[in-house]
Order: sequence, then structure tokens, then C-alpha cells
Amino acid sequence: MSDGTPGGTGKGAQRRAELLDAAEHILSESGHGELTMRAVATAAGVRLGHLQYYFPGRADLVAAVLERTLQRSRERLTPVFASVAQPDSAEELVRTLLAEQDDPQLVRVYTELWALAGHDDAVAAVLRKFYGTYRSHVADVVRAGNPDLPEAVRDARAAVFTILIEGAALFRSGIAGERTAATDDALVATAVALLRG
Amino acid sequence: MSDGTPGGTGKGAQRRAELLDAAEHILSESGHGELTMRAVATAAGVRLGHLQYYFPGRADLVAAVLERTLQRSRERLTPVFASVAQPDSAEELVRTLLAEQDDPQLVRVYTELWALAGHDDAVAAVLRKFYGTYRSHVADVVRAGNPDLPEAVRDARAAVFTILIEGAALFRSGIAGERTAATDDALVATAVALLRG
DNA sequence: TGTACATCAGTGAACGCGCGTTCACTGATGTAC
DNA sequence: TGTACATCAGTGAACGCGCGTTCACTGATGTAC
Repeated sequence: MSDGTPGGTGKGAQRRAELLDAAEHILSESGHGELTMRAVATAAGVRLGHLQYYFPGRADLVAAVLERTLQRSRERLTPVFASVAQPDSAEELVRTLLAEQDDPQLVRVYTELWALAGHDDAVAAVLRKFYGTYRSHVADVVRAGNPDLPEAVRDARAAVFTILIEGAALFRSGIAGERTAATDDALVATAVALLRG
Repeated sequence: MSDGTPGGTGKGAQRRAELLDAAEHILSESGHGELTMRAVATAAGVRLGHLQYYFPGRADLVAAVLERTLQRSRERLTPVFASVAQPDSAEELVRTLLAEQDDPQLVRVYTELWALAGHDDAVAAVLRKFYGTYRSHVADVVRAGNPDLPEAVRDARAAVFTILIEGAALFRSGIAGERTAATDDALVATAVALLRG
């Protein structure tokens, strides 16, 4: 490994992934405060000292969870946005994005990351970049369906769309009442209107 | 005090408020993990043992911050909703709700509470009730402007409206790019459309 | 008006525990010759 | 094919520290008679 991080390929990579799985699980189930080196090591069936072979400090571990989570989301979302060249598939796009939120563990991890961003500038910067890319993807969809829209309006629509989708995630983390088909339909209708204008 | 909690009125009440101010400040600036009994006592200029006279354990302190925050929001929001009997003031309502989010400390506290709700059932239950009331206020506004709308549609619109407003708060906690007038306008237009149908 | 007593407000020391971090160490695996 | 050596993967003990909690204590304020 050129960057000094163990686990590029093979056995090391698998171990690293297992450790991140354990950390992610604890983060989503119990929150940032319970994400201790010892808890992760125990959950992964590894000794404390060995966890530190992969992640020397707690900060490295948290940063790695953040990066992997966002990277996975990027890899899932990019093809989804790329496939909606035709603007009439807007509803399908929205329903696909909402379906991403069906994994409660992932939603809780995001909730934790949002809270972290509130008082950790590094996390905030990474999330800001992530949602910047997200918004530009949405803006591309808006432009495809309405090429003459002024750029400012297009970007504003993309921002509101993003707020709506992520707000929906927030309200699936145990805060809202039950999720109904009528709510989903209203959500989709509103989101589609933002894309189509 | 009939319930055993010190600080009902007078000096005790003021001390209690000061302690909660300190706790709230730490929660918003540094997060739940940094909210320790010692840090709160120090910030409030009080000895650890005395903080425990008001809040015997950390859980009591966190619960009190949660309750006071939501109670204050209720007291601010109830008259706002009550004043929009006339449905044509929908835009004013939305702008007022967004203006509530201009306090970064309050927004960060909410972000922390959302994360807490993800793995604390008591917090989740309190927040669920709060947003249930919130949605029913919104639904009343929707009904005032459109009395014949089926109840399911009305409630769905209220839910999406709430998602949109709270999603906007989320994206003011350091996650989004800059907040522009165009974004606010698009947000208001979308929210008003949900109220008016 | 005075006094006795209860309650309120606040102090200070000590406890055991889990935490992140440091570090010396061992065995397994790969690689050069 | 064998051997020497470097690197990788994993162990185990110990550290100092900050944490929540417990508890005995003191002084100020209110109240009953």
C-alpha cells in the first residue's frame, strides 16, 4: 500500500470491510456516542490492538465509515440519475430515490452524519460536497425536461428537490407517524412537479 | 414542588433555566457526546454536585433540554398557525416558519434530537408526538383553504409540507451550500402549493 | 419579636469504570537469492 | 529447493484521564409557634 493504510486487497481488505461493517452497525443502532474502539473490536470479533492496526485512532474509523457510506451512495445514485435522460421517467426516478430510504440502518447512519456535521467541520465539508454533486445531478434532470429555464431557477428547484428527498429520509428515522401510500403519492407528485416545472 | 423537581419558581427556577441554557449551548456547539455533567456545571459556573441537585443524572438533564426545546417551539408555533385563518396568508406562514430556522443554535439542537431519536425510543416518542401536532396544525390550514379535500389527501399534503420545512432546517445546519433568495422562493412556492392545492 | 426546626441551595471529595492511546511482542505469509 | 529476511496480521498488557454517580456535609432561607 502506497498510502500506508492496510487492507488494499485480499485478506486485509476483507478485514477492513468487516471492521467498517461493525462500526456502521453500532453507529446506526446506538449512535456516535456508543461507537467506541472496544465496542467495534468486540462486535467484529477482534482484539482492540488489532482494530488499531487498521484504524490507529477513533477519528480514522469514523472518517472511514463516513467515506464508505457516501461512496456507496454515490455508486448507487450515479447510474440512477444517468438513466433518466428521458424526462418523462421523473416519477420512476423519485420512487427509486425513496426506495433507497427503505433501509433503516442507512437512514440512521445519515441522521448521525447530519448531527456530526453540525459540529465537525471536516464532516460538514464532505457532506456539503456530496450534496453539491447530488444537486447538480438533479439540476441536469431539470434541464433535460426544460432547457430554457434560467440557471438560477433550475438550481433552486434542484435544491428544493434535494431538501424534499432528504427530509423524507429524516422522517423515516422514527420521528414521523406511519408512512402511508397517500403520503408517498403526495411526495412523489411534489417532487415530480419540481423536476418538470 | 409536588413532583420533587427543584426550581418551580423564583431562584430555583432561574438556576434551572441557566443550567438548561448551558446544556443547550453545549449540545448545539459540540453535540450530544460532549454534553457531560461536568461540562455543563463548568459552563454554568456551578459545582458538579450542585448541578445534580437539579438534575440527578445525565438522562434527566437531556430529557429536560428536549422538553424545554419542544415546549418553546410549541409556544412559538401555535399562535403562528392560529393567525392564518385566512388561507391567502399561506406565503406569510411559510416565510415565518422558515424564519424560525434562522437561529443556527436551535437548528443544531434539532439535528441532535433527530439523531438521538434514531436510537432512543423515549426521544423518538416525544418527537413523534410533537410532529403529529405540527402536522395537524398544517392540515387545519389546508382544510381552511380547501374544505372539500378528502382527509387522506389533506393529511398527506400536511406530511409533505412538514417534511419540506424540516428538510429545509436540515440543510441549514452546515450541509448545504449557500442559501439563496432563489432557493427560498422555490421553497416557498412549493410549500404554498401544498397548502393551497 | 424571638427561637427552633425544616427545607432549600450549594460544596467537595471520593469511587469504580470504560475510554483512547501507547507499545512491546508473536506468528504467519510473502519475497529475494 | 532451501534459507534468510521483511512485511503483514494479530495479541496483550498497561497508562492516565474524564466520566457518571454516591454521599456526607455546610450555610442560607423560610415557617410554625
